[in-house]
Amino acid sequence: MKKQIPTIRGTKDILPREIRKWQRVESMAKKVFELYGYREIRTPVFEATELFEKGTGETSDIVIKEMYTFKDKAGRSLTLRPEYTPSVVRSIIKNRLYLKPDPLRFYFIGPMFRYDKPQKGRYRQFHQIDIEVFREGDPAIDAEIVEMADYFLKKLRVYDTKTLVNSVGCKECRPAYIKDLRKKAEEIKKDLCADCLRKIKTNPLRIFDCKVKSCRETAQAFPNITDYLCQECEEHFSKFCDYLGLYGIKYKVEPRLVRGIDYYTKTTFEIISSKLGAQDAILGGGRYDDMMKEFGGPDICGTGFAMGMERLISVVPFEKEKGGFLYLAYLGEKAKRAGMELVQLIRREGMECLIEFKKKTLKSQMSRANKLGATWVLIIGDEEVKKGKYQLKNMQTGIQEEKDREEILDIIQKS
RNA sequence: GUGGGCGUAGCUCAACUGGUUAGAGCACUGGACUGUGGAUCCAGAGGUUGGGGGUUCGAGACCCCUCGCUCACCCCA
Repeated sequence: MKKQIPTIRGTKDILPREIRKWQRVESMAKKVFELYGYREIRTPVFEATELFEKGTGETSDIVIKEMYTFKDKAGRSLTLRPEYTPSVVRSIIKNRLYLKPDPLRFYFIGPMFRYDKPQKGRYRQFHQIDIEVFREGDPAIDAEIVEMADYFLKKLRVYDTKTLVNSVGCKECRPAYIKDLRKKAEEIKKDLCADCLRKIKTNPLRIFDCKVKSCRETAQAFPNITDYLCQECEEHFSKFCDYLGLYGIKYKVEPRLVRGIDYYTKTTFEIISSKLGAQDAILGGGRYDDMMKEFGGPDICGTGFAMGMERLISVVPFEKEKGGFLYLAYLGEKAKRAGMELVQLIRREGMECLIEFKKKTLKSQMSRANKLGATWVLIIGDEEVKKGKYQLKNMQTGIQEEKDREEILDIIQKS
């Protein structure tokens, strides 16, 4: 074999056998989300780098080291989107969607790019299904999107999941928490790495997920955000939990949930699967009340979640659905011409039909039809062409009968 | 980004402590069977052992580099 051109690290092909699963998941997503009033939106794969620096957050791992950033020929700094939320926010502002009567509920399916170290359930190009709702500040909507995710997973027969929830406060209550974190961190400064010493000033929350294990252990003693929530956040969180109960969703409060993205306010949540191993989050999301305003748009709150397609698909059970199809076997040039015409007709009737243009014995054509799982084989040779009647064989029963064109089309329509 | 494991035919895997021409099963192609699938038997094709360098009389195996996969940590979807 000649030197092969490899795929790029962290990317992969999705082959025809697998694509059925993707199509099923995607169509189910569309069906379910539209039931809840969501509509599809598509935004560009690349955006101005600034969008993610401001949106995703300058202190997030994603922005610091995981973005595919490059300059175009005009020298602009562009980035392949590492997540979707900032793009929708940008799109809403640009298109003034908040002035239209339509609900601000969107879903989106597409590839994302992060320069991470690849492993199972983590790729450099991966796919997400996102949903976002805007201008709904009531905790009921937070509960509703969790309920929608839960329903969607159940429709796909994914049952072994856990729902984790938390509140990360807002710009009212978080400063006091950050301040206390800084104080705590200063006290034990000598136990922290150089990187964390910097984080004390920039974003002490990031100490929780330092690469150095001893820092993380030290941080165990730090206070939890849940003890610092202002009255509004406290109330929002308890109502959120209450509504989850109303929907019959079981959940667990996880005080350290979702620290890696800067923009979350109040509600955060995650749905995990025990089948996934280390990368166990099927979906994650939460509320982000300040992003729109910070991008120069109106003061409109937002909430939503993102689902990892690769992870989801790996836990969705699939039965091999196979629709019937007909394989046309022919012998000789005349039969081939008759076969080509018949195949055209059969396809017009809506049945999948395969004729392969290789010099093959009848035996090998039959064998191939069998291997491909054909429901019917239509056999044409000189005899059949002369008579205008063809051999139609049912591969399941093995029964073969002589049929003319009309009879064949009739049978196909019925099956 | 840190640490462990692994790369041999399309797939799953063999090949002893370094020793002839790198094997098997499945899959593929053909035949036994002149126009009839699944079973059986026979044959064929398929490899620069991921790539590069080194040690050696001799490397699939040992050493170094590199690429990729994988698992854990961490992060996230």
